[in-house]
Amino acid sequence: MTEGEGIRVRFAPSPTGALHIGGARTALYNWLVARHSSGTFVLRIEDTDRERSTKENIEQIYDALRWLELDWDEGPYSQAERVDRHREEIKRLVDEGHAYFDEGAVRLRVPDEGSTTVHDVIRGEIVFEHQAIDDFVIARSDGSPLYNLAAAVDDRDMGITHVIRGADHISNTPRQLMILEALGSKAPVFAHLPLLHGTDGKKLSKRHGAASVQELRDQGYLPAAVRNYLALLGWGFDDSTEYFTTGELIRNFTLERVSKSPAVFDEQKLRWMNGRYLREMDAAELAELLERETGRSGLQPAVEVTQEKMQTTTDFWKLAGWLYERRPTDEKAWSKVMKDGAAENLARAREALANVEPFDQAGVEQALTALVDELDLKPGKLYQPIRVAITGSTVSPGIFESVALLGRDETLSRIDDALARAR
RNA sequence: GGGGGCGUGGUCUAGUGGUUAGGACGCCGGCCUUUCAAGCCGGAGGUCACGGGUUCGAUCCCCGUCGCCCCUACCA
Repeated sequence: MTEGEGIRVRFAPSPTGALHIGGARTALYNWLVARHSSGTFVLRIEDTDRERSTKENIEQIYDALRWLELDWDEGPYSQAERVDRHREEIKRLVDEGHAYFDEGAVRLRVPDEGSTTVHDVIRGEIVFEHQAIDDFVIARSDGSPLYNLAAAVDDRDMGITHVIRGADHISNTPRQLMILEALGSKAPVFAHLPLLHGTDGKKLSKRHGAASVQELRDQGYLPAAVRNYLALLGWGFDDSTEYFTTGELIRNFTLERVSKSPAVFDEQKLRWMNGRYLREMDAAELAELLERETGRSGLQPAVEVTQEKMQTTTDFWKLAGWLYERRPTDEKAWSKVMKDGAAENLARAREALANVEPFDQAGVEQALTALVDELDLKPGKLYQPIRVAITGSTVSPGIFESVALLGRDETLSRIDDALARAR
C-alpha cells in the first residue's frame, strides 16, 4: 500500500468513437492501481490519427470516464500536441544511427540477432527473437510520428511506471522497448490485460453493438454496478466474493490476480448485479435519481413498490408507468383472466372499493380480503381481474399498494372501463 | 506464412501434486405468495482443450497437437 508513492499509470485511449467496455475496463484497472497505491492516474488521448480523432470522439471519452467516476490526476494530454517532442526524438534516433530513412519514412534498426524480453506482471516473461521483427516505421514520410514511437516517448516523458493496457499490445511491446533502449531510457513495468471478446469470440469492438459506456448509462445501469461488474471481467479475488464496494475494489485489486484468458461481456450478469445495487439504495435516493432521469417528481411511493423488481432504472417506467398513464391492455392477460365469473367478481370489488375509507393500502387490503372471504374465492380470482383492469397486465406490484397508489377515482374509472368491455 | 498470447460447465471466475474441482450469472424445480420479481432451498450442467510423458498419483509440472485470438500498416 505504501510502496506505491511513485506509481504512475496512464489510460491512453485513441478517440475512434464511443468508449466501449473494453476501454472502460482498462481505464478502471489503471485507476484502481493508482488509487490502491496512492499513485497518479494520467489521462492521455492518443490522437495522432487525425482522421478519426474528432472533437466529439474525445469528448465522449471524457464523458464516459466522468460518468464512471474515474477521475484522473493529470492530463488530459494530447499526443498530437506533442509532435515536436516526437520529432526531436526521431531526429535523435536518426542522428545516433538507431534509425534511418527509407523512401522518406523513418525506420528503427532492429538487430538481426538477439532478443527482447517483456516482463509482464500478469504473464511473466515473454521473449521475442529479433529476427522475427522487421525494421519498423517510426515516422511517416511527412515526418509525423507513428504510434509506437509516440507511445514510448510519451510514457517515458510522463514518468509512467506501469503500462497497463490490452493484450492486443503485447506484440507492440518489444518495439517500444527497443525505442526506449535506443533512447537510453528505462523500461516501465508492463501488464497486459486479457482482451474482452464479443459472443462471437472476436476482440470486442464497435461492431458488437450495445457495448459503449454511454449506452450502459442510457439503459439504466449504475456507475458503481458497472465498475463492480467490469472489475470482475478479468479479475477475481477469492472463491466467493464478487460484490465489492469501490473502496473494497481499491483495497483488494492487484494486477497479480488479473487473469490471462479473454472474457466475454455478459449483460445478463450485469443486469443482475445492477438490480442488486438498486435494491440496496434507499427509496428516497432512488426516487431522486429517477426523478432526475424522468423529469417527474413525487416518485418515491411508486419507487417503494417497484424497487425490488427493477434491474435497471429504465425498468421503473415499465413497472410503474401504468400509474401515470393508461396502458393498452395486454390481450393475452385479458383473455387469461377475464373469464369464469371474473366480471361479477370485479363488479363486487368495485362496490367494495367505492366505500373504502380512508383509501389507503390498509383500507384497500381490509376491504378486498373481506370480499375474498365473503365470496369464498381463491385470492387470485379476485385480484388478477383488478390487476388487469387497472394496469393492463397480469404483472404489477402488490395489488393493495397498486390500488391505493392509483387512488379511488382512477381505480374505479378503470374498473368501469373493464366492466364495460367485459359485458 | 512468420511471431506472440490464451485454453476450468453456456458465461464470469476460485483452486491445489492426492478436493465429491468451489462460487456467481443464466437455466430447471420447490418454498414463500394476490401476479411478477426479490429472498431462501434444491437440481441439471465439467472427460479442468486433446495426446503423450514425469510421478505411487495429475486440472495443476514437461513436451507435442489442436482450437481461438492478437501483432505482422507510412492505424492506434
